Amino acid sequence: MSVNKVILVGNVGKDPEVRYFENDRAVANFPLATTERGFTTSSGQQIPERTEWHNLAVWGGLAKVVESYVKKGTQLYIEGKLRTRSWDDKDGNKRYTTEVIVENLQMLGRKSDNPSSTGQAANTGTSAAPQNQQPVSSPPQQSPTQYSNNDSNEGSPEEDDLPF
Amino acid sequence: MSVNKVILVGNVGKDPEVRYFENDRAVANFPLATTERGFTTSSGQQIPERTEWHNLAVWGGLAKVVESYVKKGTQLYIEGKLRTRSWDDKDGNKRYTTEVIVENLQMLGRKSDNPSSTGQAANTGTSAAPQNQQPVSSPPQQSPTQYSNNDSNEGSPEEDDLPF
Amino acid sequence: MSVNKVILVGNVGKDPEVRYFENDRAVANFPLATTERGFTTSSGQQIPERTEWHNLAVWGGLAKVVESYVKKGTQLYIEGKLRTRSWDDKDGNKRYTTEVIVENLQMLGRKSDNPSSTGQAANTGTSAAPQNQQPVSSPPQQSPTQYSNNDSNEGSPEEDDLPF
Amino acid sequence: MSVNKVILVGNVGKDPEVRYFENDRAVANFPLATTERGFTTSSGQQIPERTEWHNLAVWGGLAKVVESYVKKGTQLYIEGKLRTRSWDDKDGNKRYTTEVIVENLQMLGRKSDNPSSTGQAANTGTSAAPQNQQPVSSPPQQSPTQYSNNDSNEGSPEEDDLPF
DNA sequence: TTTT
DNA sequence: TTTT
Repeated sequence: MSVNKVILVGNVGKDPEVRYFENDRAVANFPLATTERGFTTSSGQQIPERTEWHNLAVWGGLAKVVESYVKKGTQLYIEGKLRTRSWDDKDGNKRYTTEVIVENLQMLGRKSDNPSSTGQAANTGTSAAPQNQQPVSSPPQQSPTQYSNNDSNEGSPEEDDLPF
Repeated sequence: MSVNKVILVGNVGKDPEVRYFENDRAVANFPLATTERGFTTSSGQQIPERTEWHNLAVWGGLAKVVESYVKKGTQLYIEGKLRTRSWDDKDGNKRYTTEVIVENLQMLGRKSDNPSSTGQAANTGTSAAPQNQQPVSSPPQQSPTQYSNNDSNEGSPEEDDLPF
Repeated sequence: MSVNKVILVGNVGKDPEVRYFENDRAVANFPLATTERGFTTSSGQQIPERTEWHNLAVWGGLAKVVESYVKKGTQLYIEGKLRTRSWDDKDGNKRYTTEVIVENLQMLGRKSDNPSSTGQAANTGTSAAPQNQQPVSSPPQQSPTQYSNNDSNEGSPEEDDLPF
Repeated sequence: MSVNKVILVGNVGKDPEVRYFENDRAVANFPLATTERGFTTSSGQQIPERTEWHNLAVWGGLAKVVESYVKKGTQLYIEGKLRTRSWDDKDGNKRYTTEVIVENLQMLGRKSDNPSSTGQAANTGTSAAPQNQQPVSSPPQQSPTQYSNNDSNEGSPEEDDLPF
């Protein structure tokens, strides 16, 4: 009945904060920046570049990957869903925060950018690609840059356990 | 350098509010609900269904389409980007609101669901479909269910003109 | 290191064919049509509407959902990945077929469009929606319109068991 | 009425071939590899890593960007749509080829990976990010790594002019 | 082969 | 505030 999907490619704004809860459950929180290029409208107006900051929350096993490999400046591809939480501020006002609950995460860039990597060169394959057809290839190995949360119980429910 | 993309399928929570500005520029604002099904975790915990509400903002020509065809209850597919705006509340606190700036919108459901439609019958093409291959077809016309904002100056810049 | 994602909203071209294998493993295959509207280029050229046909393959539990609820004409949202298979034709030429392996599927449209539905009424929640903010809602039950394959062993491996 | 969307992150398999047509219209064609990690099923079966090759076609201004900046090994994010073309082979059989018509393309990786770049460091921002809120930032510079085709007459129509 |  |  519904789809709630976010796809971001951007740079991590600061080192993730990772917190652990009962049952070894973890969350990593960090900001991710996406930047839209500036441009000139048809009417000649100059629109400057604009950076958007997204609050990411990464649960479970993925949080540990984040703890080990993601830091300020890292370029990431993430897939997730939107979640808005509410809380009461010191003045008794209802406040809202929108986060992206990350469900899939990829570290981008060449091997040499990922300290975690073995430094091996980027895969390009060597299979012949006859006349614009799709060869079915079989390649080498890969370093730890792809991760996914499919527990389906990530992110939401236990959030109520959290000291937000 | 960046990707900031949101894809939602959900139901409109109330009739859109459309506002017009100088130069016939328009915005439509309305809430869209997405609902995640409840489930039972592997440890037997019951997780209830959860509805997420998204604030949508639709600019330009798309806003007029929204004005004409979208209303409370309409099922929509939308594609857009995240935008967080800040403002100062009555207590002088900085407040943040996250919206989805809609760039592409599709009305879902059968014709009979869209009051706008003429209820006209359908179908075309008679090409054979041999062994799981993809024939290339060639068809007729279409009614108003697909719309896209590619002005590239939608949504952001003139936001500063707005009485938010 | 990689993302391979397809998102389609379209109509089912014919009733799915479902095949069962050992261990009660199932696949459903069917074509899905997406249609791009025709338009007129800036130079005045008329570009007609164009329909694209996609070969979908749905594995596992999702295949059974397809068997029960999806038929010719059904409007679907699907998420999946691209897969190109090769085979040798009668003339000894290598042939390629590209399919979309479905990982998530949603039936679109109102209840009345889904014969599977119980036609039951709806709605919940009474939370106020102050000034464009996102309330957090709390809900009931759901009918069979959302399904997902997260076995992670869907689609690919056992394909080798198949009589393609 | 329809959505036909592909999102890929992968590595370019060989240097793009760029062809020019009348009116300075260009296409770039090249293969992109995406790789799924291998895994072990719950029943203990070892599923090896698998690489999928996608045929990309990039039209118009984007093709020139590709010509200048994309080469074998480049890591790309692309967004596009599926297109299946048919042709008759030497034995008189109808053959089908599925391509991804690219509509948006991003070069990934650090500046230093993009020969086009000025070698400047990756942006991370320095704005404070109070209590998990979304600061509205104001950013630095950007190099030529984001490009989009929104002519809406890209890719399809003039394809008929082509010597495929 | 769908749907508009 | 939607929808199932």
